[in-house]
Amino acid sequence: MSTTGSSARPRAPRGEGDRTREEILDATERLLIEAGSEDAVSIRAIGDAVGVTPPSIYRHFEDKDALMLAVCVRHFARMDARSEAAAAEVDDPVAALRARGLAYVKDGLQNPGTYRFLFMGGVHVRDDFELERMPGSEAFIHLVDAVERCVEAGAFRRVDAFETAAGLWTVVHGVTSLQLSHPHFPWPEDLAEQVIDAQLRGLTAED
Amino acid sequence: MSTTGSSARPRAPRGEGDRTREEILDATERLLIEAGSEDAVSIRAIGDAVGVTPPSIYRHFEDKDALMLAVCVRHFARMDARSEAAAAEVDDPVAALRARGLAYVKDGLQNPGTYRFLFMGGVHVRDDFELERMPGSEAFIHLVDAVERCVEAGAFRRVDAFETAAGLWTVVHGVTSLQLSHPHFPWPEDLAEQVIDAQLRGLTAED
DNA sequence: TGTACATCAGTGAACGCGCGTTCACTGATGTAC
DNA sequence: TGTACATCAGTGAACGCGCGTTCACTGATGTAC
Repeated sequence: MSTTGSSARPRAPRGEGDRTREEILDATERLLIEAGSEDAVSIRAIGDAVGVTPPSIYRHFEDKDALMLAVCVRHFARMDARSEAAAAEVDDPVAALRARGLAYVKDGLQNPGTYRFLFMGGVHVRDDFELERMPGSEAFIHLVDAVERCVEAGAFRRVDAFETAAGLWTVVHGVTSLQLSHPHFPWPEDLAEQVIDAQLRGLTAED
Repeated sequence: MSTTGSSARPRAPRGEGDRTREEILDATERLLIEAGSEDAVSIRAIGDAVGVTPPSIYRHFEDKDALMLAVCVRHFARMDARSEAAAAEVDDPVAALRARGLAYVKDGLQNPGTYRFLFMGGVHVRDDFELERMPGSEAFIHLVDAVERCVEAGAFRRVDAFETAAGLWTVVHGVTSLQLSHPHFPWPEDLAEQVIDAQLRGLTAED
C-alpha cells in the first residue's frame, strides 16, 4: 500500500538530471517541514515523495549528509533573502533590525523541521570555525552590518557589533526554538515583539 | 572488547531494587552529558554502563520513554534547586533575576546532553498544557515569582509577570542552546552576561 | 535516412547494523512452618 | 534449628524493524557514422 508519490513520474531526459536533483531537495525540505524533525526524514521517504527508488538518490548526492547540507545551504540563502527584504522596507536602522528579527522568528516557525535541522540539531560544521566558509555566514554578516548601522547612527550604545549581533542571534533563536520544542506552553502571541523590543531597548543609547 | 562497566557488580538484595534504579538514572544522565545527545544513549549502552543486561532495565522502567521522563523530572528539580540557590544569595530582585539567568545558562552548558534532551528535542508533553503537571513547572513558577518581585519593587515597568518570565526563559534558552548547537562559532566569553543584561535593562523602569 | 553504440537516469534485491523490546529461564535470598 | 517454598533481580537468546548504503542490472535517449 505504499503510495509511490507522483507514481507516473517519467524518467528525466539526458542532460536534465539536475531537475531531479532539485525535486529531491524540494521533497526533502517539504518532508522536513511536515515531519518537524530530521529523524523522520529517511532516504526511503524522500525517494517515495519524489517518485524514485532510494538508490537513485545517490546518483545526485554522495550520501545523506551531502543532501542535508545542500538543503541547509539553500535554506540559509532563502532566510537571508527574506531578512534582507524585511529590513529593506524600513529606513530607521533600529526598526530595520527589529524587522529582521521578526522575519527570522516567523521564518523559523513556518519551517519547523528545517529550522530544527539547521539550528537545533547536531553539529554540521565540524572543523574550526571560519566565518566565510560557513553556510549561513552571509546572513550573519548582514546582521553584523545592521548592528553597525545602529551604532553609527548613534541609536545604540558603543557596543561591539560582532558580539552584539551574536547576542541578538541567540535572542531570536531562543524565541523561535523554544516555541518549536515546547508548542504546548501558553506562549504570549506577541512573544517575539516583546523579547526583541526589550533587547533593543537595552541596547539603546540613553538620551 | 565491550567493557562490561563495573563488571563484578553484585546482584541487589531483595528489597533494594531501587538502588539499581538510581544507578540506571545516574548512568543515563552521565551518558547524556558525555554523548551530548539522546540519540547516542541506547538501552544497551545504559545497561553496559550500569553493569547489567538490557532486559533488566525493563524491571525498573516500563520503557525507554519512562526512563527518559524520570531523568527529566530529576534534572528539572536539580536545575530549580540551583537557580533558587543562586538567587537566594542576592538581595536586589533584579540582580537575583540576573543570577538566576546566569545559573540557568551555566547549568545547561555543563550538562549538554541533558539540556538537549529536555529543551531541544522532541515534545515530551503531548497533551494540552497544564502548568501544574508539567515537569519543570515549579522552576518556571519560581521565575514568574522572581519577575513579580522586580515589578513590585518598582524596578521593572508594569509588565505582565507571566509573559515576561516566558520571554526571559526564551532568552536564556537561546544563549544556552545556540552555544550547544554551534560550538565552533566564536562566541564572546561574556555572551550570557551581555544578553541578559541588555534584556533586563530593556525591562527596567525609566527613572 | 538508417543503424550501432555509448551514455546515464533509474531499478530491484540485498547487505549489515543497532535499535527497543519480549520471552522463558536461573538462582540467590528472605520467609513460613 | 532445618527445610521447603515463594519471591524477584537479573540473564541469554532472539524477535522484527527501519535505517543508510551497495551492487549488478535495465532500458530509453542522444550521437556518430
